[in-house]
Amino acid sequence: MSKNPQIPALVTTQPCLSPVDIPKLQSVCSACSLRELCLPAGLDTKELAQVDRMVNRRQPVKRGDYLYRAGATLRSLFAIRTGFMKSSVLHEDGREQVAGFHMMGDLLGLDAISTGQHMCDTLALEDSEVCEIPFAVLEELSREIPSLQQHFHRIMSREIVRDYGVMLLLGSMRAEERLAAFLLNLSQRFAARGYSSLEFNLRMTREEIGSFLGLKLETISRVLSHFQNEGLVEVRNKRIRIANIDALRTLVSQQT
Amino acid sequence: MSKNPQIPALVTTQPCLSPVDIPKLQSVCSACSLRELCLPAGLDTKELAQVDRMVNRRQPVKRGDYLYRAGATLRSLFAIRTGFMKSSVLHEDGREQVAGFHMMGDLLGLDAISTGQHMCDTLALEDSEVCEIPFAVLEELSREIPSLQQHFHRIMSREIVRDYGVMLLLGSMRAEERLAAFLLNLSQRFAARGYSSLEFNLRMTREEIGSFLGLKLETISRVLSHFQNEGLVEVRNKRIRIANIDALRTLVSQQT
DNA sequence: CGAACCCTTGAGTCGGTTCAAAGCAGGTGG
DNA sequence: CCACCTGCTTTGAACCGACTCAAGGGTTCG
Repeated sequence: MSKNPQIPALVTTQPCLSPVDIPKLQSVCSACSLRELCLPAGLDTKELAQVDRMVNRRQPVKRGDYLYRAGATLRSLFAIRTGFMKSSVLHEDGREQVAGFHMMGDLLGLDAISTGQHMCDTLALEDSEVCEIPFAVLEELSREIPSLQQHFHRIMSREIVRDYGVMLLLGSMRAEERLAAFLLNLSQRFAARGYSSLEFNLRMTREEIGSFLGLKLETISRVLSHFQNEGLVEVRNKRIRIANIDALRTLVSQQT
Repeated sequence: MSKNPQIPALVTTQPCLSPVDIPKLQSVCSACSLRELCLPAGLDTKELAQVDRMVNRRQPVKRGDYLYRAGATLRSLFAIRTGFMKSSVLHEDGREQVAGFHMMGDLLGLDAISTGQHMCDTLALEDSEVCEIPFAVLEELSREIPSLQQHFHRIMSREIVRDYGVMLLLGSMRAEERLAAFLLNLSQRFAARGYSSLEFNLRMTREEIGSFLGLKLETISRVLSHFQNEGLVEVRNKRIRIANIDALRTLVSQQT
């Protein structure tokens, strides 16, 4: 993985492609399997067509490339079509905090609406494809289509709720609980996308998990080993199988 | 302070008052000193009048009362007119995590848009007044007034950015850094509202600060004493004076 | 004026970090 | 196709920052 931090953001440094400039691919929103997870959830056929016209589809982002960097001007939001990404905020002194991991259907860039500049780095952890949604057009369209407006608000609010959950995790859970909650969250998100909820690949390193959970990579490794010894999971490198999901759930809601 | 957790939410259990039912008070948005911090920032006179018609002003919330409880149906957002509040998320096992403290001009209830139900408890830490903004009307009006729409989006995004900052704090700062960052944040917010940035009252208890910062109340007390011994602050009960703001700033951006 | 709540401080403990070393996997170039 | 090399992971031992438990004093508000 080329993790050179000098690499400029792939997409935001280019001007936003105009929808008419690029050939339409078959994967329009109306035919997209992620539709009900993504921005156009709940729209009717005519509204979907309007959204289709707005979206620049299937922009590739290579593993190790940034979708955008902190400080870049907001032009578009991005929906992940395929792949896996992480967002992280940088402290002035260089410390990095992973703020979230993203997968298909997730809408990225919401942090940039506040100031018009992205406030975090978002990096592809595997080769990915994103749909680009010019933000100005989205605002315009959501004035015309109430159900689009409503769903966009819900998505922003959902991100706030997710953040509260992360605060709870970081502020009041112990290492084992944090990791259990993390695995259950991944499990549930894979399930919602039609993948196995009990066996999947961790796309991120132990260090990235640790950064997200406020722990060191050695702690992640130790707790995973411990879970394995207890028969809660089977770990083999990045591959993980949840062997006893109920025990994990008990761990999370356990009294300290 | 009556902290009886059985008390139902003050406002959300009542039906939303219709704007025509209540007499208009003088404190319309157009005359409100918080206008530029609050929802109607950047609107012109005519747009302000439209917003004025939507808002139910000056609903009192007594110290110790809940503005809303987790699980309550979303009817309205609330803007704090005067006072001070905290929001907290509850873990199933009873652990509480304070997710934020709110003061005049802050817009509350954004977490509830996601599911239509509030996801946290919000409680007044001192006698307060809020302006009630029926959410359905806000969505409608923000379709008509682009600059209102834009500003509402910015406010939601700003909350997401704030949350990322809290994650950074909880995930990668040590106790002293967390408390320094907390004090600087309060200082900056008071300054933005025209109050002293160097001397103010902590409206919350040490325990609530601790919950927010992922620390125990004893740690808060110890670190405050330590800051005082170092000449960074002067503490006398809830009253705090920042004696060396540069030293606090250095602390926050310090290499570990 | 009393009672409940809040705050401070000390001593001992512990969960997670730090530092260190070794093993492993996957990708690259010869 | 194999060997190397780099980055990732595991595990151990020692350490330390924050927690726990406990006691005492202070403040606030009904």
